[in-house]
Amino acid sequence: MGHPLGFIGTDVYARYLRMTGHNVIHTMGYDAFGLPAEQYALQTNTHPRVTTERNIANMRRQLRRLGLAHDPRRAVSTTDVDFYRWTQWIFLQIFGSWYDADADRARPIAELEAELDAGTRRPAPGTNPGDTPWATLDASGRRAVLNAHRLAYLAEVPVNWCPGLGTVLSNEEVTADGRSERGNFPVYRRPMKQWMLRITAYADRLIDDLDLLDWSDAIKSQQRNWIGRSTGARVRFATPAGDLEVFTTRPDTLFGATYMVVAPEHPLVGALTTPEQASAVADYVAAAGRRSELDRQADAKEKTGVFTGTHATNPVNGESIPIWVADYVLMGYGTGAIMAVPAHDQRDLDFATAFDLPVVDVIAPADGSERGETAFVGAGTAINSANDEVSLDGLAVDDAKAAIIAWLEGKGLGEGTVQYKLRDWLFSRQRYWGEPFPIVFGDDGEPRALPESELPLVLPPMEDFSPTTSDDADSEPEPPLGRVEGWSTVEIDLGDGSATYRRELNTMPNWAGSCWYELRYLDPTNADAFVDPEVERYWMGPRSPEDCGGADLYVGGVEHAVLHLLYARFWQKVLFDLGHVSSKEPFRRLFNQGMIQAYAYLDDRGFYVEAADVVERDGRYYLGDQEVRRELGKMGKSLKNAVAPDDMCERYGADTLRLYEMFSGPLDQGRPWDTTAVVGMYRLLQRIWRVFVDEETGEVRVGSGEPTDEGLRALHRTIASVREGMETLRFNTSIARITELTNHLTLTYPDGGVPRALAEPLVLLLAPVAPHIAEELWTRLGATGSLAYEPYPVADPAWLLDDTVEVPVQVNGKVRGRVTVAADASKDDLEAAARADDKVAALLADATVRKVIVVPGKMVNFVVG
RNA sequence: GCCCGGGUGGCGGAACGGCAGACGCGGUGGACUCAAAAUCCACUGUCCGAAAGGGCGUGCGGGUUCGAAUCCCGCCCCGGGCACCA
Repeated sequence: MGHPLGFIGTDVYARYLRMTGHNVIHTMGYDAFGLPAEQYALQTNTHPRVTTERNIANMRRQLRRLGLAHDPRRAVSTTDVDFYRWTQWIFLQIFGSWYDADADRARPIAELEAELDAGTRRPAPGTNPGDTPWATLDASGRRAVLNAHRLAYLAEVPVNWCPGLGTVLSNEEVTADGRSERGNFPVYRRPMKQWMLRITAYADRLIDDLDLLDWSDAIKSQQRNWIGRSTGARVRFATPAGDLEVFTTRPDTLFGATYMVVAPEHPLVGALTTPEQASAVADYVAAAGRRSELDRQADAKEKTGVFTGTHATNPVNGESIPIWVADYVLMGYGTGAIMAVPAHDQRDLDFATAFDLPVVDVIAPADGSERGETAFVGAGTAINSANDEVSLDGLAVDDAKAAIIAWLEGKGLGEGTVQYKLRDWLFSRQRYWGEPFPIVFGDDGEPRALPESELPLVLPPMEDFSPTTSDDADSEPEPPLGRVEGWSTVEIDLGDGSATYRRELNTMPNWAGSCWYELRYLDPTNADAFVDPEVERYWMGPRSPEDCGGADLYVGGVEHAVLHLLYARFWQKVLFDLGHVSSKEPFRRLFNQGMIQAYAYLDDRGFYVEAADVVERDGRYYLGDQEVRRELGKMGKSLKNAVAPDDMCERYGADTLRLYEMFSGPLDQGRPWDTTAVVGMYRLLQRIWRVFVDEETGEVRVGSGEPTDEGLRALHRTIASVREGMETLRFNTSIARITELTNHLTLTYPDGGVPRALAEPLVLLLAPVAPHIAEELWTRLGATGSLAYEPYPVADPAWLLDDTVEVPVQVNGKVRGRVTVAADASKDDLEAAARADDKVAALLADATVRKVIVVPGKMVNFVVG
């Protein structure tokens, strides 16, 4: 367990909400399927079921020790059979539906089948390879067409094959330099038939609904960037090998296209290559294939490529332009082919310069400047862009785009379109530790859903669950479940009589369970549904027509920005479309807690030394006599700078640890851990304790006297600020106000006898942050039950107003004096009081007052000149 | 390169456009103690000054305003994400 900053944060907030009369679900679960858990099990040579359960038990103990008031009845684990039967059930919902682009929502596949039967709908493009009419297709052919529509489908596509882990990975699990996020193994792009989830169908809604969410801009923009929506056009260029389609965001520059480029993996490369160029192109394509993503990026600036020998015709002006093969065009985006407009795209200009290709300017900068080494990509006016039928000349970029798209569409040469970077979610893993797919295959090779009655499909026990890994990029995936005796086939009646089917041997990725676990918290023991619809509506349903619904608060790390948080939103939307939930977003408010870092120390060989043994002398750091270098880093074993929460509990108690973590800064900010500063909160608790208890005698020393006005004023002011801090999750300021009140009480009543009317609210104010000591003091004050449901103190507005206020008096904006006046003093009275102040009067004596600004109750400013 | 955050004492951090540095750590001095630890009290942005008092201060440079840490423009630095995405 890392530092429990976020857990403590939600606990404080949940306790506060409970005391302010809210019905609160505060719980947490264990998402323990998948690569992290399985890799750990492999390292320790123990079954993942064992390591998982052991880790969960240890974590429960640590959480309990911190006094985290999670509801244990709702603490689900994604690896429990009772849980993953519903993960499988939801997968079947996804498998059992298709995206109706007209209705812009998912619908049950049976409705598609009915519409196809009725002839009111035709198969979507690309779902019916032979174009055989639906009515004349046989059962297997129809199944294939339906399967191609599903939100969960099998496809032979380029995937991320990671032999080091023995499995394929999703795009989101691969780092920018082409390695696995988990384990840092190399990843290779390779075509393979795998399960995909059609998250791209939701691309627009995933972007647009971000506007409904109370999330940080950082996470929102990460999701927007990842989905990568760009609007533009597809345009078809005629070539001897047939039409070559490109995607461009700048159709307005079509007249400036002077050559084309296809990716080395483009299917038309062979057909486009002339015999004279064949060997050069073949060499280039082979070389590009050998280069990893990393290599390609390393020398991204150096443009390479080969001419195919073939020319295409620019559809707008009939120009014959050469077609090249170059690896700066990626097969994975757009159509894998581009039109190159070197005048207005830097990459194209670099390439054109390297290979001496022509450059034609078609957009004139507004300022009339000349193009130099850099392409002009800014806004301007179209020039040199006219044919017999259409002229863009003189149009601004946006107008030119609209005009040329209209022309292209009229001629059937292209159309306006939207392109996304987001790819469908690769959902199968060749690993053991995950949910088995509730899917079987018939003789025709088409997948079929297992009936709900077959759920849960229990993960069969395995002694040797290890994946088949290698360092060979050309190795083949071998799912471990294939090694389970009697598992790979099953005899079952799926409606056509009993038959033998092959089981799907892949398992789901670790993100599957966490796509919906927040919904299970609501109704954790329901055996008839993943969540009762009414229960879901009560806790997560929208509260107004504009509200997207969802959990009220989700606290988590930023690392899930494009993984868990994207996937979970997708599943929620599918469930919403199918009518299973009333909320279209899973997490209405997301709060990213910061990471607690710690100083780490390196010796002169560059090795980390035990941070706990390092001492500071005169601003330098030493291990014994040896000076060491300090840096700030993530806490952990590798940097030898871990501080275990358990140790802190041992030394100072859980309440001190909770206070320290909440006090040292706002929840969303990372900060260095500072063990020496922990004592501050320990002292605070001691001072509070002494307000209530005589250390010599153990007697309660709270008095029965009446509080003074001053005391009540301090109390109510504290209540107001503490509440504000609680509401805004800025617990650090709440704790500071509690400290001030405590200091006020200890100074005012040095010998004890703090009036009960002040002491009781102090305990209640403290309770959410330091529940253990608060409960103890509450009992000492004579209560018999817990204070967890006591009403949180409410500030009386009457005590928030002072009779008199001290107001700063400025001369030319600089504070020169202070005057004390009645809180409701008028402007004139305030100005008169300010003028009467000795120091101010002296400054005003030999100056001309040009202007006087008086803000009643706030300040006075004399402008003199 | 692009997109997000963020720069305030020795440190963590407070401050509806209105007293910069709350609160805590550390430091200094004191109380308690045979002594230490623990605890408690006082002081603690910086410069000049014996003091009273004054100058300067929120990364840098401009601007708006009676008044800017806060709003605007242009830079610099740090952290995170994306990146040959057409």
